[in-house]
Amino acid sequence: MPTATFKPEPLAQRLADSGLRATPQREIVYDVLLKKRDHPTADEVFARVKAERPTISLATVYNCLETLVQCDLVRAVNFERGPTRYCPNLRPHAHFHDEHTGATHDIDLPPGILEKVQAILPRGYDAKSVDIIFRGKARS
Amino acid sequence: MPTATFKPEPLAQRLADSGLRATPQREIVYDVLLKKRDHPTADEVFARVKAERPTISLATVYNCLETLVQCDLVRAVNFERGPTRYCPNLRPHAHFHDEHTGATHDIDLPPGILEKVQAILPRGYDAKSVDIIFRGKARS
DNA sequence: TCATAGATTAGAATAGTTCTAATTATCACT
DNA sequence: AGTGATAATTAGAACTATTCTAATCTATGA
Repeated sequence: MPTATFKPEPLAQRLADSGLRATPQREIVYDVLLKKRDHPTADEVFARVKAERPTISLATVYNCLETLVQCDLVRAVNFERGPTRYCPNLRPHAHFHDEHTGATHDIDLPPGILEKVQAILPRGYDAKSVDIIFRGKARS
Repeated sequence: MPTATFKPEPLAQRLADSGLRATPQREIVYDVLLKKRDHPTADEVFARVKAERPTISLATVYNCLETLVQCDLVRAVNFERGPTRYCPNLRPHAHFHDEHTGATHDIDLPPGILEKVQAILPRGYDAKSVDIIFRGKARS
C-alpha cells in the first residue's frame, strides 16, 4: 500500500493550467491561507510564511497572492481603504466586516440569491462578478 | 416677489445638525459632486474645485469629503485598490464598475432587494450597511 | 470687540502596494 | 546529467492615496 499524500493538490494543477510553475513559495503561501482562514493581509501572510521559510520576501508574497487570485484559488477582499485581505473560500459567499473586532466573516450564499441580485441590472450591463459586503456588529 | 434660490439647501442644515459649520469650501465641494455625478476621486474633485477657488488645498478637499460622508450627504465608494470615489446619490443603489472604461454606474435598487440580501445573514449578525458591487462590461 | 472653538492650509509623514534590475530556479530538450 | 531559455524570486527603491501636524485663519456668541 503506497503512502498516501492526504492533501489534495489543486494548486499544481491550476498553476499548470495557466502555464505557471509550482514553486515552494506558492505552495507555502497557499498552505498558510488554507491553514488559518481569518482573511489575513499580505503582511500577515508574510509573517506566517516567514516562520517556515525565513528567506521569502514580501514582494514574493504579493506575487504569490496575486497568482493565486488569477488562478481562482483565492479571493481578494477589500474593505474601504484597508489593506487587501485574502480568502481561500471558493464557495460563493458574501463578507461581513465586524467594525468592532475588525474580523471578517464569510457568509455563504443560499442558492438563487446571486441570480436575484444580478437581476437588478438593467439591459446592457454584463457583470463578471458581484461582491456583497456587510458592515456592522456580529455577536461573539 | 422675492428672488427664489432654486437650489435646495440640505447642506447647511445637515452640517448644523451635526454641530458643524457651513463653509465656502464645503459648499463648493458638495456643488462639484452634484454638478457632475461621475464618481470622481478626491484628486478630481480637487481639480474641479480649484477652477472656482484656486486657493483650496487638497487636505481641505479630503476634509470636506469626509465631512459630507459623515453627514450622509455623500457616499464613498471603493473598487479594489483604486482611489476612493465620491457619490452624492442618496437613493439606495448598487455600483457597477466597468472594467473597460473605468466608469462607475449607479444601479438603483428595486424595493425589497435589500431585505432579501440582508436575510442571508445568520442570527447574530447585525449589519449597519450593505454594499453591492458589480464588475464587468456595460454596453455603451 | 474679543475670546474660543472650529476650519483651512502647506507640507511632511505614513501605509500599502508596485516596480526595477539583478539573481536564482525550473523546465524542456538533448 | 547538462544546457539554454524562460519564469520566478529577491531586496530595495519608488509610488500613490491618504492622513497627520502645526500654524494660521475665520466665524460665532458672550
